[in-house]
Order: sequence, then C-alpha cells, then structure tokens
Amino acid sequence: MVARKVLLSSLASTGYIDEAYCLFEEMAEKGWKSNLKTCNILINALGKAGKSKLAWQVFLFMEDVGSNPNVVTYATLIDVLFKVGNVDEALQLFEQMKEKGCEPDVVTYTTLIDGLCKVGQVDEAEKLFSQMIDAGVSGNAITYTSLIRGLGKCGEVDRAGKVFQAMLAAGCKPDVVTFNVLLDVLCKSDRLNEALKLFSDMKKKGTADLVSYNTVLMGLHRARRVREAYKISEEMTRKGFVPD
RNA sequence: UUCGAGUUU
Repeated sequence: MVARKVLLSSLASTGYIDEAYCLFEEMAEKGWKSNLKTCNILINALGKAGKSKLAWQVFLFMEDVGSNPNVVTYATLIDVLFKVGNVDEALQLFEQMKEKGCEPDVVTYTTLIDGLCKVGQVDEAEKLFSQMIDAGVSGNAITYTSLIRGLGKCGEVDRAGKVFQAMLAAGCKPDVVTFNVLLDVLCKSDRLNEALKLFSDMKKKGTADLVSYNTVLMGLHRARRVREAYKISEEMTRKGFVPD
C-alpha cells in the first residue's frame, strides 16, 4: 500500500499519467487513501495531457480517498477547464469553491482572469479583477500581465496601458514577461517606435531575453522595416540567441 | 524547500 502511494506520486510527476490514473482509480475503489498533493499533481498532469475528463474524475474521487479539495485543487482544475474551452464549467467550479468556503487566492483569480481574457471576455476579466481587490487579494505580476495581454489582444491598448499604470501604482514590479507583453502589444498596434524605445531600455538593463528579441523582430518585419530587422537578427546571433 | 496561474513565433 505504501509502495503504491509512492508509485502513484512518481508516475503522476514523471509523465506516466494513464498508469497513474489507473492506479489512483484502483486505490480509490479499494478505499485506500491518497495525499492531497498527489491528487493535485495528478489533476494537473491529466489536464496538461488534455485528459480533462479524467482530471474531473480524480476531483470526484477525492472524497473517497479522504482528501478534501483545497484552493490548489480548485485553481488547478479551473485552469484545466479553461484550457479545454469549458468556460462555463470553470466558472461554475469557481462558484462552487466559494460556496464550500474555500477562499480563492491570487492564483485562482489570475487563472480566471487569464482564462476569460483568452476567450475574449476582457470586461468580465476586469470585473473579476475588481472583485479580487474587493476580497482583499492583491494582484501580482502574473495577474497584471495576463490582463494587460488580454486587453492588448482585443485592441484595447489604452486600457492595457492603464492597467500597467495601475500595476506600478500598486507597487507591483513588472518582470520580463510583463515587458515582453508590452513590447508585443505596442508592436501590433502601430506603436512600433514606442516598442523600440522600451526594447532599448530593456537591453540597457540587461533584461531583454529571446522572447523580447523575437517579438521585436516580428514587429519590424510586420512594418516592413527589413533593414532594422536584419540588424536585430545579427545582434541576436552575436548574443547567442537563435532567431526563429 | 517545485502540488496550481502569465509572454513571441
């Protein structure tokens, strides 16, 4: 039995997900217990493998194996549901977790905000952001970046800029991903020169990475600024980056 | 001390 438990967690975290699921189900049917962490890892692994139905099954079996879903369980499954396009179920699960008295944390809110943005529901995403603040949960760099990207993708560049300002005002420090998203938004909204300005600042600070380079490279090509694009790709090779 | 969330193509 102990051996099985060890086997289950290692299977779940090494990619043998079908095997892990079968073992989990067998254990559940025999009334054996599983760790909460193991269940969460399994739900995540199944989701990442596109097996959202099995991820749900694990969730449903959790009671039987003596583990109550926690905030990680809910956030993980909500993310899985969004990623397979089950927006309604994801939102229902969010309601369910609150009904059960499980307090959503930043990751939970961020998962929802990102998921809503990715299906184009940016207004809903912004509402949720306000709800999060009202609930006394502060956004982090990932939360703000998700919202900025979503708004930018919808052509709401000014709103995206406002969120960035709000991020700074809230004392939340933008990271490389935030800046890369900003680069992309600017590149794709006829504000390439602003993107280039930001990019040179990033290079000065030494924070430009492969994604920053690729993003700017694409932006320059889109704008038919071939010579500058060529210079950037040369610069990339010099720095050891491989352009796409 | 890594069970969950964000970026280009």
